[in-house]
Amino acid sequence: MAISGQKQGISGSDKPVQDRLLDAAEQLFAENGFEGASVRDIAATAGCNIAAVNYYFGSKDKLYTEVWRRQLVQMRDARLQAIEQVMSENNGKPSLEDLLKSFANAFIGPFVDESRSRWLMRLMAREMVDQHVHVNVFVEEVIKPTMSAMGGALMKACPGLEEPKIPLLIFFLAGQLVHIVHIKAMYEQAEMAEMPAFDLTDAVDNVVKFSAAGIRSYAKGKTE
Amino acid sequence: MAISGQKQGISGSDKPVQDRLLDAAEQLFAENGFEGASVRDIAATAGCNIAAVNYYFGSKDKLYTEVWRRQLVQMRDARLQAIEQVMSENNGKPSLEDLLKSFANAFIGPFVDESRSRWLMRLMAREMVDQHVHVNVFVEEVIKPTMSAMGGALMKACPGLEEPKIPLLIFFLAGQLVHIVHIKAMYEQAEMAEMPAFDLTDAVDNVVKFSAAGIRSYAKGKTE
DNA sequence: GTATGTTTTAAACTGTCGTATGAAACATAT
DNA sequence: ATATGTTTCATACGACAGTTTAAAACATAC
Repeated sequence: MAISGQKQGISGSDKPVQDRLLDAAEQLFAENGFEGASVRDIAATAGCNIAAVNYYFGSKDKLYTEVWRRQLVQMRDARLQAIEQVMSENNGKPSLEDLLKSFANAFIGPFVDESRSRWLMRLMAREMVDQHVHVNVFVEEVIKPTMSAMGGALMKACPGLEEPKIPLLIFFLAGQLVHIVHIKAMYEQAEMAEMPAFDLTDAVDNVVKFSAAGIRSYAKGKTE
Repeated sequence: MAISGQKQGISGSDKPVQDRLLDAAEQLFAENGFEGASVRDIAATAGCNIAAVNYYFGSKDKLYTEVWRRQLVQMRDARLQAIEQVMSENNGKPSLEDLLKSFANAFIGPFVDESRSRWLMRLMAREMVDQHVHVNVFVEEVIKPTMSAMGGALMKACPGLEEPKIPLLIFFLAGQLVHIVHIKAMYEQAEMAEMPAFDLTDAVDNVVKFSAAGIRSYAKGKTE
């Protein structure tokens, strides 16, 4: 028997077929959606036969789910690590701005670098709507852990916060971040004569400033 | 020749075929996405023959575009009217909270009532990603007018605002509103044992409070 | 009535989709 | 070499998509 060949070379071209399929699928699902990305295209992009998808993953649906599982744990870990780091760097009590900035950058990170995760946003937005993966996976794997960690950090960074409001406040923050990524994508696709170029870094800074003020308005002892 | 029959009765069942097709398409596109809604289903729901879609609209794509045109003008008008009304009701200088609340309700309005526009959010979210309609239509027909009107109103309601930041501030507001609609949809689909029910009205109130504080932090003369 | 233009219909056409199959190619162990 | 298990391959299958077509049904004008 051949448990797993693993000849795994240096470049990305001779990775195992499963990985090549996952990479290709991630890109094509994001570019064209679930229905829009055909198994034939995916296999061609991965440089293997059509049947490989069913051979290794059983079906197109299962492949899609697997693509998502990779993304989810990656997103969650990036966020959790960012929170953990800014907390430890500031002896457990960072400024509200530092915490927000760190979280925002971790949140947006996957969407900015051109190399491989440029598709992720579209993949996410599609999934938000198409719901091939059950929502509970998303909630359990990403939202809950993020909420928990960020909520705790917020309490430290901004004492006196009305605790029951915290989830909502994080939703507001996340909503702004998701939106500016959308807006940026829109700017890039539209032929904008008048509207100025959209600077993501600057936008993130302003989200931080904006949200810090918003969050502080929910703190009882408003003196910092 | 028969320019247009227009036998148009009372109920919704004997409307012209074009309208029936648009109604059916709006619902099915929203429910199942562009690829997910077949011309056969649309025609069946509209109660007419398959060929009617191509006969009246030329193609499935053109029908989809037409569905969107209806939605866009409706959304834009609702927002513009809400701004206009709150301005005139307060002699051209409403409180920041009143302005935000009015805008937020107009923004979210289409998503709350169960009757016919429950699908709109999904339709929107899909389009944000699928981009069948050219972005420019969206920008020109909705974003620009809304930005212009809301920006002017904000200047009145919150004197001393840093003018170049205003578009960004409106984006932040819109981002929060879009997000809480998404979250609510998620809550409804997930089997949430722990998380509490999501109250949209309450969430909107908090968006207003949160954003008012955020916006005021961008005003130079911070005294109201 | 006939003639003319419009709308509706059922059926067919063309293409692509996800999946299944069985043989070939390959690797490993005896 | 032979045998065994794994992976790749070309190809076929049935289903369903959007669109087209040509005839039927209908309305209106002369």
